[in-house]
Amino acid sequence: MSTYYQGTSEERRALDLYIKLSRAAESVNQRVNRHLQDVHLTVSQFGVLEALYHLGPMTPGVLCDKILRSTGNLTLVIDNLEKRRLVARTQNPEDRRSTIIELTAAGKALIEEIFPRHVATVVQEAAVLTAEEQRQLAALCRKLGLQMGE
Amino acid sequence: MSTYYQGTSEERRALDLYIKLSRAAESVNQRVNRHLQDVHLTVSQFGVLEALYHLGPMTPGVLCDKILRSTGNLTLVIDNLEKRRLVARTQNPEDRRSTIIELTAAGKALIEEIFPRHVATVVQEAAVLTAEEQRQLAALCRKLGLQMGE
DNA sequence: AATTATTATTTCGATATTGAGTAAATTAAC
DNA sequence: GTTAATTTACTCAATATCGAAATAATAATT
Repeated sequence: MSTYYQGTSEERRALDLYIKLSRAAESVNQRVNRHLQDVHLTVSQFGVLEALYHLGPMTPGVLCDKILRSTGNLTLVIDNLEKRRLVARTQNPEDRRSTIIELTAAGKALIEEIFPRHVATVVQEAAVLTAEEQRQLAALCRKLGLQMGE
Repeated sequence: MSTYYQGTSEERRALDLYIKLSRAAESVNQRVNRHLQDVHLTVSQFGVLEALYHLGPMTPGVLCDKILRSTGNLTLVIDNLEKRRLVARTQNPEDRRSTIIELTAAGKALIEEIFPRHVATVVQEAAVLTAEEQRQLAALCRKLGLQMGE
């Protein structure tokens, strides 16, 4: 994370990229997710609601890939959403190992209420960049993120 | 987070950027920080050691800004590092409210051992991009991250 | 058909993180 | 100079997260 590291120019360039990427993501995320406090949702909970809303019902395993949390944690996230009757677990008739998570009416109503706010903040954040810069940044991020993990 | 959202093109572009940025940062971070398990360091602990190593002794408050964690959490992070004798708290003679955190010899040895590994992974991650792309991405991230909070 | 391997989810213990509140020291205002 | 406001770090309770083990169902192999 350092601009103080004396390495090769390749190393300094990579480190500089890494720190700037991490910082940008962290600070943007912080600002974008701030409004979730108002409705007492964690980032993970919002991620689950949003995925279910836009992609339809799915199993915990798939949700896991979407929100990048451990499966153990996801169980709790779903538990808490279920307690608030925002999602429901239903049996998967085709495979009794897995359950299918779906939005309740209340869950749908909540995500429909807060998603516009989410979009507005994201748009506002992106607005420091031109449209072309936004596309460029997205494309570069994609390339970087796709790298095979081990 | 969705490519399924039907909004204006501005909204879709911003959302696409946001999800790709978050994903890239998260997946790169995961790969980069994986090796910390070997030495039983958390990401926060590594961040503290690294900041102290490259920037010198500093107060918890400053460290807080560096590693983007709450001050409450930082106290624990420092506690745990102190228990392992990797850092030490010393009195700040100029302000008795604050302490100054510094690396011990063991802490310095540890960060010197693992930092090269860190650099190597970061370089490897960055290598999917050309040098010019890396500079571009870093510059765009910087612009995005600097946005005033609130 | 029985055994083995794989997959999906949950359980559980250990740890990290936050956020609110506290205490102490410093600074600013009057 | 005394009071008020701010700053700094710590404490503590509540919660989130991970990772490994447990459980259960399905798929593959023989």
